[in-house]
Amino acid sequence: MAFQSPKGTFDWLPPRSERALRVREAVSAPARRAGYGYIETPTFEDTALFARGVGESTDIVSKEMYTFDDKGGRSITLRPEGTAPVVRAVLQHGLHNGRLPVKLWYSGNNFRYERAQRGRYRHFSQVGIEALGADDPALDAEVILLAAEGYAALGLTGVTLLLNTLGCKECRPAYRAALQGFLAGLDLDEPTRRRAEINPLRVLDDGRPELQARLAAAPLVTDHLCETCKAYHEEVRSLLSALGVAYTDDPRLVRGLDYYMRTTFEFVHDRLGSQSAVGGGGRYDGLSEMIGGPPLPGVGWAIGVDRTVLAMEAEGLFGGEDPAGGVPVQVYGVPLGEEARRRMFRLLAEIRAAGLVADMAFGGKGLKGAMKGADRSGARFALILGERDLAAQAVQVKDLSTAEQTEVPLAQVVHVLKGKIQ
RNA sequence: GUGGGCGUAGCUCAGUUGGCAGAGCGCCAGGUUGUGGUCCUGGAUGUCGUGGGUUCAAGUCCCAUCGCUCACCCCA
Repeated sequence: MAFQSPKGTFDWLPPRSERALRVREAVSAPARRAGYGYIETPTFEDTALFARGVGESTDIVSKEMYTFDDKGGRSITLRPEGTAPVVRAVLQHGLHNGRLPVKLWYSGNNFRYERAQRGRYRHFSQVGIEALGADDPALDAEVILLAAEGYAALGLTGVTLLLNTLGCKECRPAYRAALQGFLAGLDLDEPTRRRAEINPLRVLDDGRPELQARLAAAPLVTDHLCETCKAYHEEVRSLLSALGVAYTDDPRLVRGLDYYMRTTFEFVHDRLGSQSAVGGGGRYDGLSEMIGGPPLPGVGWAIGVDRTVLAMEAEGLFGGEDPAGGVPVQVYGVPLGEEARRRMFRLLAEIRAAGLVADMAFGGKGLKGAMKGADRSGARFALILGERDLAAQAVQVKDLSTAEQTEVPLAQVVHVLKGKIQ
């Protein structure tokens, strides 16, 4: 084998690739119905955008970015996440100077240099939404609702919404100090100690059970919120409850990106191997300023397309797909000889123009091989066209499920097929 | 970055104490030169991941390396 996909990457192949398309479609549909416009940003950005936006202390920036110098000597990074680029684009084009909030959705690939395992690869696709320019708990609730609707539309029942707030720049410093004080009393390993200094909140997110046990008595954000944050969070919670969106309060949910404040949430699924998150997001009111823009509040999420497919597979939500992938073929052409092949090619275009899904035998197979192709295509009808039929200006229409075959004039075949297939 | 498991046909995998490279499925051809599926008959396909070592002899043992995979960590 000459080449294979780069380490830690994979290919989506038919028919399974249809599942990824279906997830993208279902997860973006609610946002489109809620006034979110589509945005595409470059697959790569100035490295500094992520370094400053996502945060130097995060794992993403400190060890997982695909960074290189381009031929002009610029430091470029393949995007590891979608929010910072969207905020950059909004600021660059002044979208925040118009009607607020700016509501956008996107769909694309992200890249992180990680050790691959089930549900975690060096490239992964996300669908995401961002709403900028409004500091309103109803917007947080809307954003969360749109994700929940997407999962529900796919039939997922094993997705749990974890909800938390991280406070704001008023109340977080006091909490941070309290937490740091607590962590200083623990005997921590070196990397964790360093994290406790730079971003102590992220220590709470550590997955190791032995550490979690020692964190049992750690101070929680929810006990240190200022009145504004407390009221904001209560409003988000009550709006979600009013909508019937089920959630679990998780005061230790922090998430790995530094720009989050106030509302954070994560959608988790319990059958993804060692991964759990299928989507997540939160409010990032300081991000715009971190990357040199004006104060601009924002809230959004990203849903992992690949992991959502895995979750659906774990729940057995797929089946009955077209074996070749794509839309199931309804009519299959079997031409005999060169002249018939030309005529069949034209006929195929007419059939497709009439709204039917049609394919034909390519590659000069004999009749037997072409019929085999018809069978494997899954088509209900085969159209057999040879010298004799051409002379009679007719085509043989064979119902492959009953083996019943009738001769139909060429001029009427599209009409007849439409009638049979409706 | 750390640790475990695994690399044999297109796919799933056997391969015994080291002794001729295998099966099922799939694919191709024929049975049927204008008719698919089922059936019957035949056929093709291998850098045994790669490189080195031990040995009369290595898919099998040893070393290295690459890849896959699972887990840690982190997250989508």
